[in-house]
Amino acid sequence: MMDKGDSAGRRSTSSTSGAKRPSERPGQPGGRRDTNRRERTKALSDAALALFLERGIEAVTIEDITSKAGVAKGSFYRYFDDKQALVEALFAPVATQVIAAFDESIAKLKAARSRAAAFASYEAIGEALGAVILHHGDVVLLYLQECRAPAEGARAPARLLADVVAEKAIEHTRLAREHGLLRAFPAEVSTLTVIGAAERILFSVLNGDFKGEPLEVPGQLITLIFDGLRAPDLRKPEG
Amino acid sequence: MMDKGDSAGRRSTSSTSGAKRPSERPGQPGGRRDTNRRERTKALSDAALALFLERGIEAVTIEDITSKAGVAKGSFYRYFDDKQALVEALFAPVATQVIAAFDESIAKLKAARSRAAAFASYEAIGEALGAVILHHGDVVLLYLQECRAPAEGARAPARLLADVVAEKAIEHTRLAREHGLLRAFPAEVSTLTVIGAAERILFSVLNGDFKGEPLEVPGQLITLIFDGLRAPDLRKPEG
Amino acid sequence: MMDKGDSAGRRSTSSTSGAKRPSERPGQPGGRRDTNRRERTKALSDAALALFLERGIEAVTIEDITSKAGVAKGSFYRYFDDKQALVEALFAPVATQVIAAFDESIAKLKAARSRAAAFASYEAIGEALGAVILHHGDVVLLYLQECRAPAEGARAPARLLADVVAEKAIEHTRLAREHGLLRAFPAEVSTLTVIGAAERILFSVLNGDFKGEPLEVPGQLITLIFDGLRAPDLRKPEG
Amino acid sequence: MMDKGDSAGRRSTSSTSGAKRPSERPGQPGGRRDTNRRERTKALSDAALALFLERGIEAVTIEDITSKAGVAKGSFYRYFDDKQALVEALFAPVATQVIAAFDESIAKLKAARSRAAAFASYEAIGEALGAVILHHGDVVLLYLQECRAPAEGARAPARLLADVVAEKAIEHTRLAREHGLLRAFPAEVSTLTVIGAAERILFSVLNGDFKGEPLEVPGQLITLIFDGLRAPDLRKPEG
DNA sequence: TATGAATGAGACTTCATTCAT
DNA sequence: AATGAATGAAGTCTCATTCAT
Repeated sequence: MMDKGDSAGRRSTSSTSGAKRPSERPGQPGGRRDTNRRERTKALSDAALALFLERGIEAVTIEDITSKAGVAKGSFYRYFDDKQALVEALFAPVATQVIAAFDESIAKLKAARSRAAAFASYEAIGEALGAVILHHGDVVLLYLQECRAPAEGARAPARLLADVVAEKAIEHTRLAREHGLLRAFPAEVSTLTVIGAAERILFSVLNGDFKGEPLEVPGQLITLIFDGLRAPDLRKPEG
Repeated sequence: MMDKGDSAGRRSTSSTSGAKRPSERPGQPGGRRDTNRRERTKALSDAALALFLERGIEAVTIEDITSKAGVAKGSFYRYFDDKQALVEALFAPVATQVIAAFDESIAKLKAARSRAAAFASYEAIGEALGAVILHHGDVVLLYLQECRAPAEGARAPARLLADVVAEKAIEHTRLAREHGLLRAFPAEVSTLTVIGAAERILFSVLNGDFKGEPLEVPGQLITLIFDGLRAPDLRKPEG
Repeated sequence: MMDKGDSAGRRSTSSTSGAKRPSERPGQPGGRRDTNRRERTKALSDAALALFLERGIEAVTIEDITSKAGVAKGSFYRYFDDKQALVEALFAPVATQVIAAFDESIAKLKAARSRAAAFASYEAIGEALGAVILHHGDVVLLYLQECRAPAEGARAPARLLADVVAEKAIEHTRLAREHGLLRAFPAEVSTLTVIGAAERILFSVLNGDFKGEPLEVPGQLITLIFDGLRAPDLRKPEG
Repeated sequence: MMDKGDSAGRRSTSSTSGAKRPSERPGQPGGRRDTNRRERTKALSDAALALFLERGIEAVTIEDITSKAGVAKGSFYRYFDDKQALVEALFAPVATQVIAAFDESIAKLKAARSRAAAFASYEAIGEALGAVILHHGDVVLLYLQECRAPAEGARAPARLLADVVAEKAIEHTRLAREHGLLRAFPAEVSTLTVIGAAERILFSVLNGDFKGEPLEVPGQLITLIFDGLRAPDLRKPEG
C-alpha cells in the first residue's frame, strides 16, 4: 500500500528527535497520558536497540520490535513514523551531546589565549565524550556498528552523524594545532587516526571482545597517541 | 530489505571461494563455455560490488544485481547459491591474501634472530597489504563498510574476516614486541589503535572523502604511530 | 506446481487442527473479531477444498485459494502456516471422527460378551462413518482422491490418515472374527477388500460418476460382501 | 519464456505411446542409433518411474529425472515432449494390454454360448491382468497411486485409464451376468466392488505394506468375493 | 488509544523450456 | 546428438503500513 524504500535525506526537515508528536495530544505534560507515552516509547526504543545490536538495523522488523516490547504492531506507528525515525530518536541524545561537546570545545579553543586554556578544551571534550559513552554505551555501540554504512534507509542517521563528527573533529584539530598543542601534521590524517583508534578500541570494549582492562584504555590511548602527536617541546623525556 | 533464512556460520563447509562449480562441465577449460562462465561471474560480481558500495549489502536485491549485470534473474543462482555466497566470493581473494600476509609475517617474526630481520617482516606485511588495497580497493572499501556488522546474514563474511584479522594482528604485535621493535605496551590496545587508525583513514581515502594526498598517508601514518609506539632506543632525536 | 521445502512428518508436534491460533487475541470469543476470524478461515478452507477437488492439491497455488476466497494473498499466512497446514485443518474433523469411530467400535468389540453385542459395534461404526460422509462429503472425496499419494508435501495428511485407518480397521476385523462374526479368513485381506470396495464405490458416488441409486449402495454392499457374488447354482457347498 | 501450465486433454490427438519420434531419424531401426535411442528412453523412464513412486508425479522435476538417469537436462526433450508425455509412455504398454484384455474378454463373452465358455473368459482376463502385474508391477503401482487424481496435468493419463477400465469392466460384468455367471446384482456396484477390493490389496502388496502371503491373495480374493464374508452359522438360507 | 487483522508490493528461489556450443 | 547455460514466469512467503474494532 505504501512504498517500502526510503530515500536518504528525506528527513532533512524533521526535528532532531525523530519522535512522533501528535499535533494535539490530550493530557498535560507530566500527566498520566504523558507518562504512558514515555513508557511506551522507552519500551520500544529499548527493544529496538537490543535487537539492532544483535542483528543489525536492517535485519530487524517492526514486528520484532513491537513483539519484544510487548506492544501491538500497529502501536509502533503511534510513536514513530518508521524504523528510521526510531533510529533517529535513539541517536538523538548522543548526537546532540557529542555535537555540543565539539562545538563547545571548538568555541573554547577559539577563545583560548594560552596553551593551558587550549589544553583544557581537550579535557572538557574528553570528559563529555566519556559521559556519553558511560550513559549511552549501547547507542554508541550501535553507532560504531553502523556508522560506515551508506547513508541510505534506516541506517542513515548513523552515517550522517559520523560525517558530522569527522568534520568537527578535524576543525577541532586544526585549531588545536594553531595553539601549538600538536605537532605540525595534516589535521585530517591525525584526526582520523585518533578517531579511528579510539572508535576501534571502544568497539571492542563495548562489544565484550576486549580482553584487557577497559578503565586503563583511555590513559594508554592518550600516551600512545600523544607521544606521537605531541609537539616537540611538550615531549617528556623517556624513563 | 532483510535476508530471510540465513543463519550465521552455515557455510563452514563450503570452499573458500564461495563460487558454485558444477562438478563436471562440458567444454575444456579455456574454451568458449569456460570463458562465458568467467565473464558472467565477473559481470555479476562487479555489478554486485558497485551496488553494495552504493547502498549496503542488505539493501541490494538479487534482481538489482542481475539487472545491472544484464542477465536473467534465474541465472544468478547458477553462479552463486545466494547473496551471501556472492559476498564470500567477493571477499575470498582479499581474505586469502590478507590472512596469508599475516601468517607469513608472523612466521618470519618467529624465525627472526635480529631486530633488522624482525623489522623486515613489517615491511613485508605492509607491502602485501598495500598490494591488496591497490588491486582490490573496492572490496576493501566494502569490507570497511560492513566489517562491524553482526555476523548475520549476507554481511557475515565481512565481520568474520575482521575478527580473524584482529586476532592475527594482535599476535603479530606480541611477537614484534618480543623482538624489541615496540614499546612495552599491551598488544591488544596498540594493535587495535593501529588497525583502527589505518582503517579509518583508508575508508576516507577509498571513499573519496579524503581531502589530502593519499600517497603521503602511509608515511605519515607510520611516523605518527611509530613515534608513539617505537621502543625508546629506536627513537630518533627530533629535528 | 511443486511444493518446495516440505519434508514429510515435519508436523508431528502440531496440534490436531492445523489451524493457526494467535495465543492472545483481542475481542472476546463470539465478538466481531472472532466472527471475522471464523469467516475468513471458512472462506479459505472452502475455496481451497473446491480447488483441490478440481485440480488436485499439488496443482493449486496459495494465490488461487486467496483469490477465490476473496482475500489478499498475505492474509493466507495469518490463518495457516502453509498449504499443508490447511490440508491438515481440512482433514482434522474427519480424521478425528473416523479414528474415534474405530476406537470406540474396537473398545465395544473387546467388551462384547455376545455375538449380538459384537454385531452392534458394526452398526455403530457404520452409522458413525455414514454421518461423516454425509456431513463432510467433499473432504471425504478429497481424501479418496489423494490418499494413495506418497506421504510427501501437502498431500501427506491424506496418506497418513489412510494408513491409520487401514491399521485400525484390520484390528477391528481381527476382533470381529474372534467373536465369530466373520469367516475364518486372513483379517488383512478381508479388511482391505471391504475398505477397497467401499472406498471405490464411495468415490464414484461422491464424484458424480455413479449411475445407480446411492441410497441403496450400503445395503447392496453389505449383502455382496457378506454373501458373495457367486450365482446360486454355482455355489459350492460349504466344507 | 514458455508457459508451464498444461491444460488437460491437450493430448487427445497424440499417439498412444507418448514417445517422441523425430520425423526424420537417421539410422535404420535396430541400428546403432536406434539402440542408443532405446537405451536413453529406458534410462529416463526408469529413473522417472522410481522417482514418481517415491514422491508422486507432480513433485518430480525434469531435472530430477535427467540427473538420476545420468543425462543432460536438455536431452530430456529429445525423447519426450514433457513430463506428461513421459507418463503416457510409461502407461502405454500397460494401458494397451489391460484394454486389450478387457476387449478380448468382452468379445469372448459376447460370443460365448455356454456357461463354461463364459467362465473361460474370466480365466483369460485374470491371466492377462496377472501377467501385466507381474511384468509391470511398478507401473501398476504408479497407476494405483495416481489414478484418483483429477485428470489434469501430468497425472491425467492415470485417471483417464482408470475411467476407461471402470467402464469396460462394468460392461464385462453386465455380460457375465447375462450368462448367469453372477447373481442378479447391479453391475456397477459389483464391478466397483471387485475393482476396489482388488486394487486396494494390490496396492498394499506392491507397496510392501502387505503382511500376508501375496501368492495366496488371488485365490482368497476370489473365494471372498464369490462366497462372501459371512460366518457359516450366520448364513441366511438363499431365498 | 491499543490492538492485531488486512493488504499487496516485492524479495527469494525454482523450474520448464530453449538454445548456443 | 548431447550438454548444460540462459531465460523469465510463477510460486512461496514476508513485512511495512493502514484500518476496523
